[in-house]
Amino acid sequence: MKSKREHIKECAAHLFRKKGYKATSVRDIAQHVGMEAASLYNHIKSKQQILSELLLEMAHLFTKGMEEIDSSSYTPIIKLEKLISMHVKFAVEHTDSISLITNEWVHLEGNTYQEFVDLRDTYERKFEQIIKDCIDQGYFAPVNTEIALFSILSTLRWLYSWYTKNKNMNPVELEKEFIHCLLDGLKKK
Amino acid sequence: MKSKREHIKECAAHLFRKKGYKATSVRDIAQHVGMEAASLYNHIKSKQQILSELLLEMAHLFTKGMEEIDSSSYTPIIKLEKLISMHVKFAVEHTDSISLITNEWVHLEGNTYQEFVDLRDTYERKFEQIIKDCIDQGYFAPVNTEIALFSILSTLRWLYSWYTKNKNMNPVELEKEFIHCLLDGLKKK
DNA sequence: TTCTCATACTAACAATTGTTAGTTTTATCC
DNA sequence: GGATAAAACTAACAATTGTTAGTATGAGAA
Repeated sequence: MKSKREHIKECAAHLFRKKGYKATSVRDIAQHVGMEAASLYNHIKSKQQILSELLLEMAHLFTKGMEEIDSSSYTPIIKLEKLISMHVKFAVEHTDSISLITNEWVHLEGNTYQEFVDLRDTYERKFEQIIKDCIDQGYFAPVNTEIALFSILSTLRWLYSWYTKNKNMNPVELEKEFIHCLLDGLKKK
Repeated sequence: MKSKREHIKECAAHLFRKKGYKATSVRDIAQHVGMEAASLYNHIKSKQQILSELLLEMAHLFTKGMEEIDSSSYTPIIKLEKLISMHVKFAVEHTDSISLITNEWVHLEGNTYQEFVDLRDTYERKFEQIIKDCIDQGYFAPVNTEIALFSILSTLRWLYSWYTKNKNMNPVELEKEFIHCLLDGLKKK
């Protein structure tokens, strides 16, 4: 059974995504939950707390996933495929919260802001290292790793928005196409 | 000589980018311009007007660029390269305004919202057609064009953020690497 | 100088914001 | 049934929001 607190967070995530954190009022959230604004405060500490929990939960999901994949003994190219697969999975399962990662983290305050940024930086650095490994071990051409990383990540970060428009698409099929597009490239060999 | 109105719009663009439209107050903008909030209204009609002008100007720039490239007689693959080149150019020249295209268009109101969305949709459809042409004429493998489009566009849309961190990079070099990354793919042939 | 007009200012407005205090309702357990 | 506690409510708060009205300032034209 879903707790009321959970329900509030889900409603908030949905609104934060649609209108942005700042444009979403506490009364907006309350209305969608089905109660008065003041009543929310029996379940949460502040509006800011909702945002920070949503964001840090997602950040930790990604961090955990990265650690599992990175510490495995797969080849770097299989690791990349598993990372892409993870992003597709999260985009499908947590469409609302995941959108906040791209857009709304700027509205985090205090320690939470730093914590989030640190988690993200660590994640990106590990991702980049895997790309470097692909080059070193001869799987990839010697591209600029920063640009390759950036190109892959920005595509993956916007997956959720694209998936929203194309819910009919099978996630497994989606994943295959993405891996192909991002790694093999478009041109004929 | 830059008009004061221009200066206000530039300051606003910068703040909208950093904190978001909703989180940027008119008093914020005024302070950065160097006047009182009320004085802004001698130059602009409303805060919303600033946003809509910034966004529509960029949208029309892209539309115009697309029309020129699309109506040319280049091969579709050269057209793609020219489009990428245009995105790089705009990201370098209009780093602030261009960021609003990705994030802040949701805060447009009334007609302007529709107008913006229509311009963007038309742009995307033309972009997709060029990718289709690449496939039809045998330059590209028969990938899912929607996914290819999405992958290219989300990378290009986030170019500005990446460029901000890497201002030292030569735009021409940047462009080459991007074209290579996006079209040729990462894997060795 | 004097008139004019663009542009700056101060002061205030109504609306909305996140949040708190205090009170009533609802459900649970003895 | 009566006690207890969680969770809803009403009402209000101080702060901030975009914007307007009315006024002062200062440069250029007459």
